[in-house]
Amino acid sequence: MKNTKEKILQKALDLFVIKGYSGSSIRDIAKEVGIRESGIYNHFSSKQAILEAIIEKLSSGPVAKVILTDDLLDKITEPEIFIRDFARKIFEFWQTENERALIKLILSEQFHAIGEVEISLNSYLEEYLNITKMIFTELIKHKLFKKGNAGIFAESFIGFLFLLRLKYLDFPSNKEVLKKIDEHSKIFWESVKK
Amino acid sequence: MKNTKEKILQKALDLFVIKGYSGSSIRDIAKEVGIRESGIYNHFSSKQAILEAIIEKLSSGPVAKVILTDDLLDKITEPEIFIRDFARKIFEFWQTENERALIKLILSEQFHAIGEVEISLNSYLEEYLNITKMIFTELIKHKLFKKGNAGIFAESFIGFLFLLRLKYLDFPSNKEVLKKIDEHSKIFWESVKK
DNA sequence: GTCTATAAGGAGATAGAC
DNA sequence: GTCTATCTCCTTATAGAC
Repeated sequence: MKNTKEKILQKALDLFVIKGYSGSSIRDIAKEVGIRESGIYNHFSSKQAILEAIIEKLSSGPVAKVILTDDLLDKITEPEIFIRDFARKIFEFWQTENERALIKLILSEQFHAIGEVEISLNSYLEEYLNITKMIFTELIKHKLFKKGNAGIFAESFIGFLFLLRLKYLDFPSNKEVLKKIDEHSKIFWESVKK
Repeated sequence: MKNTKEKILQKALDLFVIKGYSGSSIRDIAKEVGIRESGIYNHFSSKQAILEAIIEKLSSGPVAKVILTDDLLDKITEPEIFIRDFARKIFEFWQTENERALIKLILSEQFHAIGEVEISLNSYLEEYLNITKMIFTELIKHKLFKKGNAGIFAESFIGFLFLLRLKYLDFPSNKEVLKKIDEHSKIFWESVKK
């Protein structure tokens, strides 16, 4: 087999999302991969170790690096354009297969204590809120936004975006969603412009 | 026992939220209730039947009746006050024990097919979005809001509110959250006022 | 309505052959 | 690295006594 370890992680993730962590057995995973239960233990020491490896793999590092690209930051002097493209960029990232699966896994398992594995929607959202707050703080400082609480602005902004993410979790990206993101960005702009 | 059936539902809900539906066994539930596994089957025909009864019990009927009280609707001619109190009222409702448990259950189990039981976050949110859209349509019609897409306005409004709900799901209501709701309502008002 | 006893199968995990 | 075989415990669910 080319890479059984990777295949285990992939099939396990699929199962965890569809049936939940507790609802998926080592036997299920092995069946999907095409090996026996005992074969799994050549790659992972336990079911929990598989979950840990999945979380590790999906938590791909600092989000800011992916979202805050140079060409996006270049637009920051035109804040109306900037926040529209910023919203698009975040949503586009959330739209990737990896990220959709991660969000589903977090939503499903956040309240369930699974050994020492910590799965927190708050931590996930906090990262986006912090990036957004940081940027909005700058925009306020440079008088491109009106004076106000950057943290609250960030929550309003991420709020509608995440609601859309939740609403369309099971549907592929389409024009309708993109149009909504633009409309929301415009409404948001109305409330923060000078 | 006073009402074993009720106690089963209560303890099962607690367990489903903490350990998930698949992660909770009939044995766990019976233990919490203080009877044997087989005793459960005098009240429910299966584990799934318990879940169905819980969903049935928690889905307490039309939300509009609870949220849209007369004293709230009286304020509709002062839209800035109205949306603040509307936001407070929704959040206050979400803050009840029942509703917090329901939201956690929906978040946890929405992706997992459990027999014929349908658990959908979209349906849950749609109810709030529809009520809000309906009200905002009226406000636009009576020129208390500026012209615009009432559906998009509703998503912006419910968006930040639900983000706050997610952020504070594990904490009791406090002044900080209430202050945030008021601030968000104010920002939202800035974007929809004429 | 709750109990004991038990069925029948699924769970996670290990030993040792190949 | 995968297999067969097996262990031990847990799972849902039922039968029948009290």
